[in-house]
Amino acid sequence: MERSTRQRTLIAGLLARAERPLSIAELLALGRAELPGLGQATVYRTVRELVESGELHAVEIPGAAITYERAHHHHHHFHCRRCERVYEVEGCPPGLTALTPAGFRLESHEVILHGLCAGCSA
Amino acid sequence: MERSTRQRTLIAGLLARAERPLSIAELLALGRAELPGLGQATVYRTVRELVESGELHAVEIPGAAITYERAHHHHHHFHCRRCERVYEVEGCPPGLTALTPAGFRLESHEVILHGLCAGCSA
DNA sequence: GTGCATGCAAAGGGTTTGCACGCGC
DNA sequence: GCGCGTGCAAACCCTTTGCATGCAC
Repeated sequence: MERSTRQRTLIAGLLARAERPLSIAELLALGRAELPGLGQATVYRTVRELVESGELHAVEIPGAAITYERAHHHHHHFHCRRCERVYEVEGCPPGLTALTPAGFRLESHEVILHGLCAGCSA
Repeated sequence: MERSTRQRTLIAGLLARAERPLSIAELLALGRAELPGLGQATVYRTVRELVESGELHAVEIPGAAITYERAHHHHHHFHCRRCERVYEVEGCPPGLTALTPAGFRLESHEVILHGLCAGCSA
């Protein structure tokens, strides 16, 4: 059974409200705004536990800091090379099974799109 | 103009011969076997320069160490969760443009497949 | 009262940087 | 002879860990 402390609730709440994935540093800064004295170890520990419990999902874009988002439906990401923002992308490309070599068992996949977002390509 | 020193040639050669992407630690170990006294800073510096010059490509699989491979044709990767090996996958899934939100400009993409390779699924 | 999450600070691992040496042209 | 790449070691993140405190039950 999970204990629900003030810090844990705060961190989970920050990510629930966030409109984009947040990094550890952002969580720490935002968290301290509401709970001064919040320790960084607590943020690291809490995030790790939430990831392991499946409540959070790590977003690891090569070249960008690792961020975390609430695990909800399956989706992918679009990374804007100009503003660096990460957008959620709905849906999956078809034909992934066709890429899988013979004899391999495909269990999951990730797709990362790179380019310019609407604002930055204008 | 690129200078071609012994160390640089050695590192590029190791990756040219490798049948799978290599990590910095592996490059250092393999390199020292042929050139004792090879410094790790040299490996880091050389790999970074080769990546920037486009000769190498970083393979960043979440949860695995970053490895490097020679940049050749466009391809994707299959990561076996049991033996941890990374395999090259030929071809791209169709329909990536359809995933891209309206107004966004898609420039490149990455696909990472996870599962079990032929050996590990047997 | 007891136990466990917390905060602080130190340790740890991987990567980068500073600098004097010395190889290669 | 000169310059730049190199090796060593220290510096630098970012993350984890140890431990004493104190809140929550």
